Amino acid sequence: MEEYSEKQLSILMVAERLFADQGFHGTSVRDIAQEADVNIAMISYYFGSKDKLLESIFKYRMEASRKFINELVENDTMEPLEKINSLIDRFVLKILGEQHFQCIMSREQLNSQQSPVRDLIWQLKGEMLGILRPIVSSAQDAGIFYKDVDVEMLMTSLFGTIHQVIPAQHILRNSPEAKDLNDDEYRTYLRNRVSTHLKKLFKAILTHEF
Amino acid sequence: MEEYSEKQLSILMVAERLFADQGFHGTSVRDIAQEADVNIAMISYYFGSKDKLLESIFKYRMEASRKFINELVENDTMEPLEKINSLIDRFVLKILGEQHFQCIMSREQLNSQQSPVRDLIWQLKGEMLGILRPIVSSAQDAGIFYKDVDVEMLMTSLFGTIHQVIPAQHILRNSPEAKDLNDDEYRTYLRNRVSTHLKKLFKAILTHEF
DNA sequence: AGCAAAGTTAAACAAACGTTTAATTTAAAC
DNA sequence: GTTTAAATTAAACGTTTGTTTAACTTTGCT
Repeated sequence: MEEYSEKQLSILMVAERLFADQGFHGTSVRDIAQEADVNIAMISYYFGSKDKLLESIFKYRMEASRKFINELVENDTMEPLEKINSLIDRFVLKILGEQHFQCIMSREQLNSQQSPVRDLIWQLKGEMLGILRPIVSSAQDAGIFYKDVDVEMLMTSLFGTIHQVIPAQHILRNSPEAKDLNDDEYRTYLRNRVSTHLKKLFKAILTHEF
Repeated sequence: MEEYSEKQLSILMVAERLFADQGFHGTSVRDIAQEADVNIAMISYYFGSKDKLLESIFKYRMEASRKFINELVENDTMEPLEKINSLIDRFVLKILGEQHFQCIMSREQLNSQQSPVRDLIWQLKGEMLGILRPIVSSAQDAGIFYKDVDVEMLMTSLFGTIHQVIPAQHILRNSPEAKDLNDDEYRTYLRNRVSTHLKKLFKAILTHEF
């Protein structure tokens, strides 16, 4: 995997933020060059093209995501519900920590025509499902979890909820409970609120008797 | 509210589809004109500009959405959980029935700079919350629903799950259970699967004792 | 028929787009 | 110090963008 110089990283990060805020086609390479304080030509020089720049962002973040997923649950002494809770905590922490990239992912997965970027997204979701499913099924077999639960849909709710929280933050920020918090406090407040909700959701549907 | 001629409606629907598939900035007015089989100038002539065209799509769909929301639960003889289930059923039916528009909404709500379009989105979500919250609180007061549930986050999960299902369809379509269905059968299969999951989710978290 | 408004068209518009060029500066190697 | 490659720049490239123009056709009304 390639390593990036400080200048290249600066371009990547600026591009990530602008793509997240205004969309890929809504951001010009001139915008990126200006905010990153580099010459326009440097973008093509380093990354080849605007499309390849987006791909580079994905490769950069996806490598970390894949590593993250594979480290998600290695502790086998935990109870199934503890595993789920730990998974949710770390998942929320991760996604809310890279909101710009997640924003781009949300956008890109909506594109109808398939692209290398879209393939990467679904591949990652598949790997995530590969982590969650065995935890649930083994607990189901042991009679700890409720049998009749749609694991794929449950993971859809997991992704969907967090991805829905990201654009909702501008609203939540002004709610009476969060108004007086500073930025750092707000981040922990939000993280905790989302985590708590998701853990309840998972515990309820996984252990509830219908 | 304005009424549209057949030709204007054709432009609106084509634009909606293309904006959903390729994004607003990813779609040119020439693309729209060509697919709708009209002259490029007609778009400016009818709608003023490309931006106003997007706004027109939103006004067109949002009017229907607002009416839909206000009709969501009028039957007061239903049990709280029945109300919720009815709400979920109709909500899923509605959203999966206008996927192109929902796709655009998903995209637009991610934009950082505020716009008339973004304001409309959050206004609608607020109205939706205004329907859901009293149902839950009154049932909580009656001791039917579990007290300690975050209604806003629950609605976030509702929106998030369905919005996450939309781009996931290309994948789900090829799953072993759905592969042999025709398009109509698949639609009902999907609608049912999402509805069932969400009803379970809501029932579990609303009535579960922690 | 005659007239005014609405509808429709091909062509042109300037601006912005992503990318490339060619010249110049910086850095590294011998 | 000379040489070679990498980095950096301003300018220009050809497209494509959204929008407008001006001429033309159709429609509806009296």
